[in-house]
Amino acid sequence: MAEQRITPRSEDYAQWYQDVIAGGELAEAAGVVKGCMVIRPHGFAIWEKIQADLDRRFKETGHKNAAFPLLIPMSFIQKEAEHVEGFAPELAVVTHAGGKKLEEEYVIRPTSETIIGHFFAKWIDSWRDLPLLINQWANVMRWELRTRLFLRTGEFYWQEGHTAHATHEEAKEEVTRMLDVYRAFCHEVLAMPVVRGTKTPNERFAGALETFTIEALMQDQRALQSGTSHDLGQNFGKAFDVQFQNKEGEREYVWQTSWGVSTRLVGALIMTHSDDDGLVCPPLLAPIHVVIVPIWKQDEEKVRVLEKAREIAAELRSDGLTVELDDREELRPGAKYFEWERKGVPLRLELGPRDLEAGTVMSKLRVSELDERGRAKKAVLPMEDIGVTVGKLLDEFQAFLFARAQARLEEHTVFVDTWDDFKAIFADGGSKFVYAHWDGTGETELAIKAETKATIRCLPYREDAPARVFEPGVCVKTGAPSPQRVLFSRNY
RNA sequence: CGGGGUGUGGCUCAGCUUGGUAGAGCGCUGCGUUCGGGUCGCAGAGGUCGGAGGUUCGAAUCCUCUCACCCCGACCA
Repeated sequence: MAEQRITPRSEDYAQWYQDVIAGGELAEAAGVVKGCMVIRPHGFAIWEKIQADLDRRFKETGHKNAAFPLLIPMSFIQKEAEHVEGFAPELAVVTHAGGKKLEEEYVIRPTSETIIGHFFAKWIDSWRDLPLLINQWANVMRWELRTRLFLRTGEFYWQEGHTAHATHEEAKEEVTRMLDVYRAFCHEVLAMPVVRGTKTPNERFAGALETFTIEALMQDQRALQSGTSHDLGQNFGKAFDVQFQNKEGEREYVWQTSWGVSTRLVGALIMTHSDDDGLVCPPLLAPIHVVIVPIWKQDEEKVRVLEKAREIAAELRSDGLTVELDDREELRPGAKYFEWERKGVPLRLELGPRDLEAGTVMSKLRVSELDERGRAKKAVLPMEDIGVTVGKLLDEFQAFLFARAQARLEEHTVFVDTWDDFKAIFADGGSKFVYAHWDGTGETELAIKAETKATIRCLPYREDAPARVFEPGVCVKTGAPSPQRVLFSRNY
């Protein structure tokens, strides 16, 4: 497949995104409240698969689901100084209810640390109550100045984990454990490689001691922060008086964590794999795995073809696959091909009279090579053991998508040592994953951002970055000494 | 909040400079035809031209005001 076919029309990102997604199958801008989105059934099915997989992983790591209020008293938000400052500009506030002006205003939750802190204080008395490991699936609202469908919407769906621990050590283990859960999910299911790392103080969650992140590279080479995990220290414990008695009978503040991923992951999926023909969905997240398009001319052929097609569908379904048999009479096969490709169905099977004679079925993966005439290359599969063959194809496709994304990440990751080179990469809206030295000051970080729009995405994990990253050098902007390189990029 | 742009059938848009009472493609409905990469034909439904005011015999078109949305920037997951 030619490279330009898998590259979004990046000079007009919005147009491409709207064509493929908003005008497509997944979502549309709602317009009721600026930046809110309506997720169409096909898109929501993908989100449900994300939810189900993550939820299983959370439960395997000992977490329980719970639900907390949508409305948070303004005073709660104000209890943690940095938290107020960080979130105040983007709060939606409820001022009236029951026909009267409220004595105390409520905010629609932008995140739930405060109200969960309030309840943790009631629930936790003893070291025996710890650790307390809670997760919430919910929608939240942040009044962003600028929204982008899926990537930054006013209202979004997410999960937020909130845990309380007896020691800082244990809390820190939780923070990195859940970051690793996110990474595993992204690699195994989303087929999207990520770089783990820590945020600079400027980029840290409001109220956290340390923020860990997974950063992904989109096809237009901008970064997407795809999940975060925060070490909250005792900040919220102190703000909400969450204390417990330890084994020695002393009262201590708990050590808390929080971590979340959102419907932004659907955006990540789109921006990582999809092309100008529509959605490309890894089989593990595809609402429909296989579509069978039957082909016939005469009624007699139709009967035979459909019978065999139903047989194949049944066999594949018995293997746990979701199969759509598109027997609509009013559309020609070609029209059906385009429709299902746009929806991102990973595998298509075509079955016609010629196949019945030969005992074969024609197949095409969503992303395939082109033949000499510029048409999608198809493969002829034997009818026998079709379930096994299809299973193998889908596994290979899942692996292919990850490998392709991984190769792209490596291809667009560069080391930069001079300020001119650095500026050149980010000029005219350009971007890459850039490893460069930084003097460690917030002033330099902000100056770089002001001049190039590039931000420090993270200080990467050793395991997730080339060894050269961890050699000392001098800051690309100021020339001051730097112990290691950090990851720069433009981000969404 | 700054800078740009756009509002015309469900969608994408033309028409506006040079006023004469609204069009195309797609989609939708019906009938026939076709069916291995977006069939073709015929018939049909669907629009107070974002809103208000003004100029004029006459306004989608000119003028004033206003509203909404989009893009770029500032804020941010």
